[in-house]
Amino acid sequence: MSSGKNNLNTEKENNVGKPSNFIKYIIDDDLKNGKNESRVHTRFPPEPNGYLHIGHAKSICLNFGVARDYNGLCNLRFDDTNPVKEEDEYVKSIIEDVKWLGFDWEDRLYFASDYFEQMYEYAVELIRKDKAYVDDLNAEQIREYRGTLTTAGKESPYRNRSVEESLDLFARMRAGEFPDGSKVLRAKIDMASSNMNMRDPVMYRILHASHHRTGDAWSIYPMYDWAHGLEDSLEGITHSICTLEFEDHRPLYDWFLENLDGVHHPQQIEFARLNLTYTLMSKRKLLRLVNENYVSGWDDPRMPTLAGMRRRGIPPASIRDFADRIGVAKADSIVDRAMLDSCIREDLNKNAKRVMVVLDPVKVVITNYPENTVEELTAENNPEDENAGHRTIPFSREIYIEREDFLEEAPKKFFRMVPGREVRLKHAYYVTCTNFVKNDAGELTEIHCEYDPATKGGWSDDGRKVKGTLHWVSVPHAIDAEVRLYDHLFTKENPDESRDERDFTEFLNPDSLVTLQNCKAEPGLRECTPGERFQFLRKGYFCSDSKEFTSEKPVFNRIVTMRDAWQKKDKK
RNA sequence: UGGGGCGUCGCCAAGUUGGCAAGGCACAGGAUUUUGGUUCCUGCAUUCGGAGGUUCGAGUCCUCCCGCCUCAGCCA
Repeated sequence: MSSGKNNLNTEKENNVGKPSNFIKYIIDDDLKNGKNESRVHTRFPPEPNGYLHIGHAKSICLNFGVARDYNGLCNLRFDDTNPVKEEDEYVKSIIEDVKWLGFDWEDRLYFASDYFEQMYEYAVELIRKDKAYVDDLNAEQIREYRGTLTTAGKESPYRNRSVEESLDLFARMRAGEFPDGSKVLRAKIDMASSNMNMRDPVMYRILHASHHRTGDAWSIYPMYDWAHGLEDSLEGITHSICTLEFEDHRPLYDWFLENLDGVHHPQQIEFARLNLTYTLMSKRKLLRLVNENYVSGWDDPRMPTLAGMRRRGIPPASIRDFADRIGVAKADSIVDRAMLDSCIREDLNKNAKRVMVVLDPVKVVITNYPENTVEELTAENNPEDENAGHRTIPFSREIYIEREDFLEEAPKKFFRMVPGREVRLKHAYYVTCTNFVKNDAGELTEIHCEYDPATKGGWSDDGRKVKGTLHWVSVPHAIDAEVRLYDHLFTKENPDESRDERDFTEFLNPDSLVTLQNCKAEPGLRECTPGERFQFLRKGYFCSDSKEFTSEKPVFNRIVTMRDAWQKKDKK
């Protein structure tokens, strides 16, 4: 695998002529008008309260991609304004994930908590301008006073207290004089606004909680709406890209920045978040999958988390490619998982070394092959990459082939092993089945074949038609491996859709993980490193498990199957 | 029922002075192939949520209607 940086450069060059999106039109326009001194500066602002998933990857690729395309900058900023939900463990995993995806924020790693003091001063400025006030209403009362979607709210009885009093109260809130929930600082806007966000939104709440970075220095913490625009402003962000549900917050984002003196005012732009078929993106539901042990953890290879996808073996470049292909727009959508799979296959077809592994083995004896003889055959590592080189694999009188590659009686289009029919053993010889053995239960236990010594390497010049080619592993040389076959986590395209009252866990796919213990792999695989990706010839793309693989006990994860025209036909 | 958004092929998605519907995925045929893989051809929206209107000409402009998403945390 090549480094992320090189991939990025290649992508940049290929970017010429790529489809545009509405955000780029906005930026082009701003640049044309000389807005922001012609700078482009974005940011990816995760809250460190959970693991990143492929939906975040879309946002990361968008923000860093826009910066790259316009020779701008993109910051990584943790939006850590809520101490009770955030943990340091998450900042570590997020940093790891963004790096793994291939992006670099250089020295621009920021934390909202670094701006707490500045934010406090800005809040004081608003109070002085009589645009914010301390409210003594409790949470329930505030909700009642807020009104509903169709009816206006009422003003708090504390709304018109003096600037001096609010100033004093706010300072004492900070000093920790009041219990949690007893007071808040609110912006003084319009309790009758048709936009609920403008009905005197809360700017600060009292929280006697220890923060992962500021410890116990603060007993008040800023709310998202107040904090986010300030963070963007302080960092000189030009385009603050977020998801659709913040569209209603934009007037408030703008209001705060307009009512502060001499601050930089970034432009908020909203786009539709990613949804993918057969999986979920909600943090809350993913957390349930982990907590209720439906999966083995945040990095379970079936999870849409970046940690899970990394463990599964999905190349980061294929995720970037995916992000480019799905585009950016404002329409709600749910992308077909097949689109991601296609990106993964395209990458792996080019980059994954081919090896032979028999997942469901049955023994074949080549009756006319000499006993106690081993031949070292040459095999190319990747027909799509000349530089991948060749390797040598042992061949002997007894080999394993895939159980499903043999049929006693063949249907019309089946061109694998059938009694009396000649097939090719990849890289080895042509063989013809002469006999087979079954046990009392009627299960196939052994196949007998004869080989043609003149076809070494798997080829003859006489124009013989050999339609079927099988993968195989030499019995005395085979190593045992555990292979985990992964499939969709859910059986339903949109498990989130709650048509009836059914819980999404009811749509969990019982076959999302099938573990095979008795797989036979070519001996070279013992030496592979954890996290290495391969194509198991004819079976799919696999990755040695980054946590559990050892040469004593090799474990492989299936990343994605091969495209399979035969199986497809079968289903019809 | 108030506000904000969105509706172009099965799924994404281009369409930016109104000028004759990109591309990808999926799907279907065919060719090549020591992976039923790859690659390569070919096909796949007389039509843009619907109805009217303006115009020589409309996915793009106007009007009305329909559908979907979203907002009433001291979460982000």
